[in-house]
Amino acid sequence: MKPEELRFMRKFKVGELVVDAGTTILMEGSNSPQLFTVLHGMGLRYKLLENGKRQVVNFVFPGDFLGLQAGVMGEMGHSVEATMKMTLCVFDRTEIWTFYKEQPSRAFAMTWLAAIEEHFLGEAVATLGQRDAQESVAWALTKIFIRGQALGLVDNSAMRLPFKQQDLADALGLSLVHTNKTLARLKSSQLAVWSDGILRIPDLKKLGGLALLDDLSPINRPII
Amino acid sequence: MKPEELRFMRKFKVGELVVDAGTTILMEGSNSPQLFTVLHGMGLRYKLLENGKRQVVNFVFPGDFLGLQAGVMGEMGHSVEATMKMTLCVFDRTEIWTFYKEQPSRAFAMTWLAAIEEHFLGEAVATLGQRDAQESVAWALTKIFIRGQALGLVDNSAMRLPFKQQDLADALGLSLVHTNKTLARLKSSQLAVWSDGILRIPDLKKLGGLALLDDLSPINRPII
DNA sequence: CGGATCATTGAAGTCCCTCAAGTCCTGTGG
DNA sequence: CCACAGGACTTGAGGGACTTCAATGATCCG
Repeated sequence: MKPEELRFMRKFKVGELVVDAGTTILMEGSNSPQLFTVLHGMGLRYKLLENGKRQVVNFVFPGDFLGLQAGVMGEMGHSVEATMKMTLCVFDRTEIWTFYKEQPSRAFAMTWLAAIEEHFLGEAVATLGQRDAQESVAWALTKIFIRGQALGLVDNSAMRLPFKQQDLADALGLSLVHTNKTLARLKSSQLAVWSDGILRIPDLKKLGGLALLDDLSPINRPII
Repeated sequence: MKPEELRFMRKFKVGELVVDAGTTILMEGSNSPQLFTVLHGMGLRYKLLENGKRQVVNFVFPGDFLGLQAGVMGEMGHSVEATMKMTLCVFDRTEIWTFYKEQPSRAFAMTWLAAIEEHFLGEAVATLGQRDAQESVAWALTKIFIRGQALGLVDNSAMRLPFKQQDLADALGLSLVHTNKTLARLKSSQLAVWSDGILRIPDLKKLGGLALLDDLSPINRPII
C-alpha cells in the first residue's frame, strides 16, 4: 500500500475490536454496519443448515477481510466466529462507496479479495466433491500451512492451529470419527502431525502430492 | 443501468462472439485477454483434478460474467465450456482498470458479482458437505429453476436445461448412477421431472423444502 | 445398419457414518 | 488433595449411503 492509500484507510478506520474465543463476529443473514480486517487471531466462517448441521466454509487468518458480502450485497452468507482471542480493525460499512469514488485502487483490492475467495471456494467445492477423506484432509492441512507460511506463522515447519477436529470435519463434510482416524493415519506416516493445537508438516511437498495439489505457492493477497 | 453507464459500456465492448456447443471459452490457469458477458445460451464452469476427475463448479446462464478471476487475479480458477450455442459480449481485459478510475458504479458492480459468486459457492460447499444425495439434487434443481425464473426462462413451470446427467453428477460430487437413480425418485414423486433437456417443477416450494432451502427468492444481480 | 452418446437398471463392494465406550486432560469445589 | 464433571480426542464394531462394475435400452446420425 502506498502512503497516500494508508492515510486514506486510517481515516476510514473506526476503531479496534478485541474479542474472546467463542465470540460470534458476524451472523449469517445479518447486515452488519461494520466491516473488519483481522489483525491478530484465528476464526471460522460457517453456515448452519435447517437440519442443524454445520458447514465450515473457511478458516479465518490475520489479514482476512470480513463482511464484504454484507458490504456489497447487504447480507452475509455465513457467520464468523473467533476460535481464539482476536483483534480486528473496524471500518464503517456505509463508507464503502467512497472507496469506489475516491480510491479506485482500494476498490480494486476489494474485488481482488472477493475473487480470491471465489477462487478458494472453487477449490473447496472440488475437494468436497472429488477428493476422498485422506486427500481432503491432506488438502486442507496443506492449504492452511501454505497460508501460515505466507503470514510468517510457520516456525521450524510447525504452526499454531487452535481448532478442533470437529471444525476440520465440518469443513470437509466428514464425520468427526473418520476425520480423527484419517488424521491418525497421516500422523503415523509422519506426513502431518496435528496435536495440542500445533500443526507440523515435515515435508509439505509430499503432503501436497497426496492432496493432489500441484501448486504450493501462496496467493498474492491485497490488504484492506 | 443508467444511459450514461450504457454508453460507457458500449465503448468498452470489443465485439460479439458466437460459439458452438462443446467449445471451451476460458481455460483454468490461463490469463485470457478477454472478458465476456453471456447474452444467450448456457454453459459450465468446471475444474479438472490431477486424477482426472471433473468438478462442475457452477452452471452458466445468460447475464453471467466470465473471466473476472483472470481480470483481477491474472489467472482463472476454472474452465468455462459452452453446452449449447452461446453468444457472448466481449470486453478487453486490460481496460478493466478504467472501470475503477472512471466508472465507480461499474466497478462496484464487479465486486458485487464476485460477492454473489462467493455467496453461491458457500452454499454449494454446504451442499456437498452436508446434504445427502436427494437433498443435493433437489437443491441444485431448485437453484437452477429460481435462476431460470429470474431470467424469464421458465414457461408454465418448465424450462430448457440442456445438460447431461453426468454434468449434474459432477456438480454434486455424486456418481452418474446414483444421480440417475435419485432423479428417477424425484420424477416418480412428481417433485421434479427432467427429461429430454426440459426441467419441470410443478411445486417449487415442495422441492425447495426437500432441499432444506428456505429462501426461494432470486438474487438481485447487476449486469456488466 | 453399425457406431456413438446418453439414460437406465441390477448387483456387488466399499468408503464413510453412526453408535458406543473409553481415555486423557483441565478445571472446579468440597 | 481428591472426587467429579465436562470437553476433546481415540478406538472398535456394525450398518448404510453411495460407488463401481456390468449390461441393456433408447435415440440419433452418417
